Amino acid sequence: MLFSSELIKGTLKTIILKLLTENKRMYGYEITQTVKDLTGNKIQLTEGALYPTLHALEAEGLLTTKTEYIGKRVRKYYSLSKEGKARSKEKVSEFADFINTMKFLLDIKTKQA
Amino acid sequence: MLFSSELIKGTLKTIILKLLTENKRMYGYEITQTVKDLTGNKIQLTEGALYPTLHALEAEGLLTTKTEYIGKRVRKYYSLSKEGKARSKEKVSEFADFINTMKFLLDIKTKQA
DNA sequence: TATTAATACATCTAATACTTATGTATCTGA
DNA sequence: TCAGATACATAAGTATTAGATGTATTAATA
Repeated sequence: MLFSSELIKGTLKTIILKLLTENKRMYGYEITQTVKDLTGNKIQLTEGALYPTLHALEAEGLLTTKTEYIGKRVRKYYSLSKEGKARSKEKVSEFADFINTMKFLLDIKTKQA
Repeated sequence: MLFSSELIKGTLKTIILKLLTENKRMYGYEITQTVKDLTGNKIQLTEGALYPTLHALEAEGLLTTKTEYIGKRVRKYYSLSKEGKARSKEKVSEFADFINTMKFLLDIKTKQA
């Protein structure tokens, strides 16, 4: 990842949940590519981080899965469960709050969307 | 810490360096209190995290120390070295960039300072 | 048509950072 | 006088992630 990797720690779950809020269903590889594209290559999720996290979110009951075959190749789609949707909102909201706190603390001006 | 602790991971060095940019010299306990005050108790640094980090920054040559006695009580003041000043700017700038990237990715609107 | 790159899943080891717990000692205010 | 605040610090355990490695299919290209 282009950002010093420490920074991204703790944000992976939030990123995944948010993407699934907007996309109904996605598979692992698609998530890595989407994040890469949306961030101009600044965040490149590694598989070693992604798959264990997806499995963990599934185990927590936040994601449901559906495996499909594209030809002979397996593709595992992830979707938000009801709890996942709720949690996604919480996580994004918490992160927004965190950003505001850190901006104040570090006296940072950011571009407004 | 009030924020789910994952979020704060990776930001501790940046916070310390930034505070020392603005305060010339601070001691450990003072740093915890300042962060607590500035964030309205939302970020409470633990000593178990703080002291090892301060020692690490010193070992990296980013901080210099001066021990003083207030009565019989030891107080260890930390200041930025020349390299520390440079690194502080880098770290804050990197974090600002990270915030912008995450804001875009998570579609977050923040308050402008 | 052979080979490389991309797609797509996954696990494991090692490194790192942090939490929690523990320890020592001094000072202040009720 | 004694609890709470000030002030330092270490150690054990947990959790997260990077990086390496592995398998297999499909598409592009030389």
